[in-house]
Formats: sequence, structure tokens, C-alpha cells
Amino acid sequence: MSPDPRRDESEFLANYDPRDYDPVAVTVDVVALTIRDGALHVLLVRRGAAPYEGMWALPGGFVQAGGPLQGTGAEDLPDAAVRELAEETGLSAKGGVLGRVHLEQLGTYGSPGRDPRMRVISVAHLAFAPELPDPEAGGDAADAAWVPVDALGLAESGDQRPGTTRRLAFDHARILSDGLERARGKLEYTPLATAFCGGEFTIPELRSVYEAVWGEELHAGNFHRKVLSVPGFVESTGATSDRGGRRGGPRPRLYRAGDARLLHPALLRPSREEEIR
Amino acid sequence: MSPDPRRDESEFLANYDPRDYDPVAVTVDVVALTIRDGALHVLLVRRGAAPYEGMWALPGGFVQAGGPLQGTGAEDLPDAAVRELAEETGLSAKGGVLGRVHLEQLGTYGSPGRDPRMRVISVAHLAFAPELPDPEAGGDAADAAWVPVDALGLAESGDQRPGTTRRLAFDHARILSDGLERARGKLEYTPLATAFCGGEFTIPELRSVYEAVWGEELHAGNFHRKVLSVPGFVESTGATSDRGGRRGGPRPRLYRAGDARLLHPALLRPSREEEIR
DNA sequence: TTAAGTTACCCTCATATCGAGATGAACTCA
DNA sequence: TGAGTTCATCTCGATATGAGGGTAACTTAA
Repeated sequence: MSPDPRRDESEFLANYDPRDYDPVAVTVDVVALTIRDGALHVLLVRRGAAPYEGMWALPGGFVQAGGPLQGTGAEDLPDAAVRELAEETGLSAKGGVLGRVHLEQLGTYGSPGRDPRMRVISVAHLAFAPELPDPEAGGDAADAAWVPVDALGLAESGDQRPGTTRRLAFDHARILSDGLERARGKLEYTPLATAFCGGEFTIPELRSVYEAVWGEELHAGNFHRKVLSVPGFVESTGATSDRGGRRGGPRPRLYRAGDARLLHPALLRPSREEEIR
Repeated sequence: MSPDPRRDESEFLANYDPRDYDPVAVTVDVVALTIRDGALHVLLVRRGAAPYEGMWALPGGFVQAGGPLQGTGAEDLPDAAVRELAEETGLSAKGGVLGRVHLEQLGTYGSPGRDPRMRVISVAHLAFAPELPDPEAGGDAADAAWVPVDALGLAESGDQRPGTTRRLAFDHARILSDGLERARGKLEYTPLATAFCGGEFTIPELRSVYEAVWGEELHAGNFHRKVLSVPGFVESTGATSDRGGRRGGPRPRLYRAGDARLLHPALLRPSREEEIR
């Protein structure tokens, strides 16, 4: 449903007054993930003003609603997410490095009191990015950086005990936790792990993505067999990496992402057994 | 992030003026699904006013923001969804029949122009309900009914061609389509099919839920073996149904939902093969 | 009462997938 | 040069799945 259905459109616009409605602000926040040095990192910005001044937070900001006529300036939610990413980190938007990221909606967080100033509904997004340059603070951010997820002391997936996740502003620890759990699941049944790699990658590199996101080591032989057996996951480039592994070994072959949208059968993570109940 | 971080809280409240912001309305819509006569049904209401007057739409409405101080009246998003369900259908809220429904957030729809009157951000929810009585129209709804999903002529999952889904107001056909796909997926790896059944059910009844939601027949013997072999999916009550099947057969045993939150291994739907690319 | 048809529940069997381990060759580093 | 590491592939047993069969319990129609 929608605003007062007892008025039709023209009547509505003639009588429109924002004060008729409880004021609500809509923002987008982004959980942007990447792999650096074999570890999962999340993009954070340091808040430049109260509340939570000086604390780290997810990048995000207002959705440009475009006024009652929804003319120039109105933007869709994914566009707002990309714009905020670009503004607060200095990374160039579409066409640049941000053109290669996977972006999807994560969920919407709107509990009363989640922002002490007013009612704020935040539409959180999840982004998977290949290795990107260090961000430069911009917009409302006093600082911006890729932060190792392990360094945040987040509660484990599904574990929402209070007190264990206090280091991010607002409810962003919860949003990040949900984003991580979504990412872990997405790697199981979609080929999105390739979004963390560049255009070409090796099977061991792809495996390191899974190991970083899932936080556990995988059987190299079985992973190799599995990736190559799932239709459309990766396709060979015919080329070989110009160097072997850092500590020895033969030169791995190069692959690029295939055309599958779902992995069948899925790559199930071993630790799933513990989460069943 | 949040509204203008250059002001702290007290300063913000002293200077607060709704006109400082582009007006945005936040609503909740609900895709409520149930099984009736072996067919999947969705709860729809008929709009009583323009725009889309007389058309069917998903039940939903405004989120009570609670004003700038977020005092009494501010409600969380799931609470708003339950309230709208109750208001527009006459079904009693928590404690009544609605107390037994599963409710989860589906996604947020905020494209400019999705509501011709103003910028409306809708947080869609998905509800799984056991068989409920016929709704009574209330609130802004001129009518309310459980409608067979097959009768809506929706596009198949993933198929978003324009022109095939024109019979619901706003972008509700798209929201319903997304909700159906979510429901189909959830039945694979969660025990939520039991949410469509009452407190006690038989394996054939549970199978009919899967068949109704997935839209395909399942192998009765393999389904039976599978359900009983997945730990925590169902547990026996020891009792037996008081009648056999409608067209004969022995009396099936009764079960209730187990304590598992995830099904392992999952029940994969056969048709999944076609959706991979 | 009888016969025919339907269904729950259990079973078998071939195939597919998975976890764990082993092997050999290629490569790095000391 | 030698030791250690890693890629790529293979084997083997355990498990899961799809397809089909069989028996007994039950309904409906004759």
C-alpha cells in the first residue's frame, strides 16, 4: 500500500505538506568486502561528528529522494549505494574500479532508536570487490580504510550476544555480521567468489578466497576437483601463471569466471554442520 | 551513516525541521503465503482509492515513525508488517492465528516512480502461514482474499519480461515474484515448510506443501526417506492420523516440526538444473 | 460383500558426490 | 644441490540421490 489512498494523485500533490507525515530518513549503508593479503577486509569510514564521533562505521548516507515531484536528483537504491561508496572513499564510480564490484541488497534496518537523532531506515547493501587501492576519505568521512574483519572482534555468525560487538557506530556491527553471513552463504551456491578475484585467477587463488571468507582451510585436491567439475563456474584461459606459489610449487593454470549464475552442485562449507540447530 | 553528522544530537533536535529533507515515505508490504486445497495462495487486498483503484495489491501500509523524538508509536519493521496484516484482513495479531506465522524480511523496493504520488520506500516482508480463515477487509482495503498464485499469470521465476505481470498495483507483481522465488529456495534448506502446516502433520501433507510451492510432483518414497533422515526436520508424535488418504491408503503417522533451523543435507528441487544459467 | 484402485511405508540398486589420503612433477629458497 | 612447498591428479570408502518394486492398509464403487 501507499500514502493515504483516499486522495488521488493531483489532489495529493496540491495538498502535499511534509508535516503531515512523521519524518523518516532513508539511508543506504554498504558492507564492502575484499581480500587483502589472504584476509577478508571490510571498508570502513571514521565518523567526523557526533553521534559516535571518531568511531568507525560503514560507508553510507542519504538517499536522494528528489522531492515530491521525483524529478532530477531522485536515485535508485543501488545507485545511491555506489555513489556513497565513491564519495566517501575517493574510488571512482561506474567505469572505474567500482564498475567491477558485485552489489546486492543485504537488508533493511529500521528499529526505533537505532539512530539517536531521528527515525532512520537504512537499506544495507553488500559489495564484493577485487583488490582495490586504499580509499581516500571524502564527504562526511574523517578517514577511510580497508580493515581486516578479524580485527573487529565480531561475534561469530548467528551469535548475537550483546557486548561482543561494540566497536562500530550505530547497529553497524550487526549489519556487518549479517553481511558476512550472507557472503559466506553466497559463496556456497553462486560463483561470486570470482568477484573477489581479478579478471584472471588460479584455482589456488580462488581457494584462498573461500578460505578467507569462510575462515577455515579447505582440502586443496578436493576443491580443485570440485571447481572444475561444476559446469560454468570457471573456464580455462589456456595460459599459465608466470610464477609458482610463494613458497614453491609448479605454476598454476589461469582461469576466468564462467557463465553460470548458480553452482550445481553447491560447494558446501564443512562447518555448516555446527549451525544446523 | 546518518543525517548531517556535523550536528550533534541536542543541536540537531533544536534545529529540526522536516522541510530540511526531501520527503520520503516508508511502508511495509507483506507477501503472505498459505496452502489451500493443495494450491499456493497469496493474501491480496483490493485498493479502495486511486492510484490503481480497484486493483489487487499486497497488504501493507505506513510505518509509524513516532515523530522526531521516537516516543510512543514508533514501531519496528516486523511489528508494522504484523499490524498491517491484522488491520487489512481482520485476522487477529499476536496470540491469535497470526502468532503462528513465520515472518521474515524479503527486500526493499525504492525505485523512483514506483508510486506516482511521492517517493515511497517499501520494505517487503514474506510470511508463511498455515491454513487461515478468509480475511475480512479493513483499514484502507475495499476487499481482501486468499488468491491462488497460479491465477495471477505471473512470470516464471527469474523471468521478468514486461507485459506478463500486469495485474497487481504498483510493482507488487515483482515483489510477489521475488517472494515466491525466496519461498521456493527457503523450502530447500530450512524446515519452514512446516510453517504451512498446523501443529501436527503427516509426511504426505508436508510433501503436498513442497509440491504446491515448487509446482512439481515429488517422488513419494524418496521424499519420505529424505524427510525422516534429515536430523531435526520432523519428530514423531507417536500418533496416527484418524483417516487414510482421500482416495484410500493406510493411515499416515503424525509428526510435528523438529528443532533444526537448517536442513542438512538440503532437499534440492529437481527443476533447479534449468535455472543454473 | 467383493473387487479395484490408491496410498503409506519400506526396500533395493545403480549412480553421483564427497572427504580423506597418496603420488609425482614443478617450483622456491636456503 | 637438497629440502620443503605446492599444483594437479588419482584412488578408495562412505554417503546421498533418483528410480523403481513390494506389501499392507485403506477408500470407493459395484
